[in-house]
Amino acid sequence: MDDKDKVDPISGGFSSDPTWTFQGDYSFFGNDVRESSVLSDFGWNFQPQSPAFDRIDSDAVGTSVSLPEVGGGVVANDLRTGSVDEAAGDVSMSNPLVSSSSSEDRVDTSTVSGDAASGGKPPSSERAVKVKKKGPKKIRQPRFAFMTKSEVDHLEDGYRWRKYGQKAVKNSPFPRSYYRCTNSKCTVKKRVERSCDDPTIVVTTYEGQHCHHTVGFPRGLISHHEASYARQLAAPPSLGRPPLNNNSRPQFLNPLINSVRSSQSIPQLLMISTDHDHKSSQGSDRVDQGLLGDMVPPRMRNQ
DNA sequence: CGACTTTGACCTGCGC
DNA sequence: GCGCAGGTCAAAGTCG
Repeated sequence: MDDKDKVDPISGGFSSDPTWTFQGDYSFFGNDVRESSVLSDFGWNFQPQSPAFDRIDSDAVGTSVSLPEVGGGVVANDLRTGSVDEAAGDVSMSNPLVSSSSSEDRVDTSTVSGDAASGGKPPSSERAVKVKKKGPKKIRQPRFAFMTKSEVDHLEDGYRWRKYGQKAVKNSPFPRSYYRCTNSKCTVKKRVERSCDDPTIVVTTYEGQHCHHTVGFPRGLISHHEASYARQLAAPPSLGRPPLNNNSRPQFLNPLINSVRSSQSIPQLLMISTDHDHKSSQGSDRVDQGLLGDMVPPRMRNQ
């Protein structure tokens, strides 16, 4: 596909902002580039026939992103596999409008004391006598990742984060940091690590969606970029997706948008990717890829 | 003193 | 069942 067809992922091609660079393939599935190009840019596609898709889309008003399939052979990610537990028969979304389970709910709350942020882990004094309960299978919230070229590990995104862990990553000289939103009612987490291939690239993975406003940015200030983006994330009705209403926007993009707004040294967005089926990604090279391997298909990384 | 970071220990899932 | 690696907890330390 020609480079001229590449579209700014935020503005849909209506901005000349040079700081946005999306690297990847582009395959459009709609005639109206303005309405569909972003979805295509990210390899997202719709599968209206999927019950899981219908459920997520209809329940999580204004929150769901398309469920990525191998559209145009670009990104083979799938939010469903990260958020749907077949055994439990539930769909996990953290939208405050939606009653849902979450990754924090993976432990049977009827048997565990402690706050939600503890993940149900008992106090250390109780660990030794902990009786292992067979709860429902772990449910992971929808995740998305983006790569930015930045000297700063932890990009300001308008939310406040508390670091709760750091781990060395196998085959990577750079540690992975774990952050949790400081809002006690918010279960959003993010992981940050540098690419071992290119240390200048920061890979940030968000899990869940904020149930509150940003700290630094009044909610009402929606730029034309976001408005444009929101329009683009609304699928053509012909594909079975209800359009986003005027007041909704893709919340999963807020951190990214805010990051760009607030960063003094503007990071360069390299790529966005949504969650995908881990089972399908556990190839032999997965171990070497860290968050990249977790979230970003190898094909796109080499763009 | 509260908020936040650091860091070792522990828990859990998965592959072999 | 075992070992490994990722993820999380929580006490201790740091900072404003």
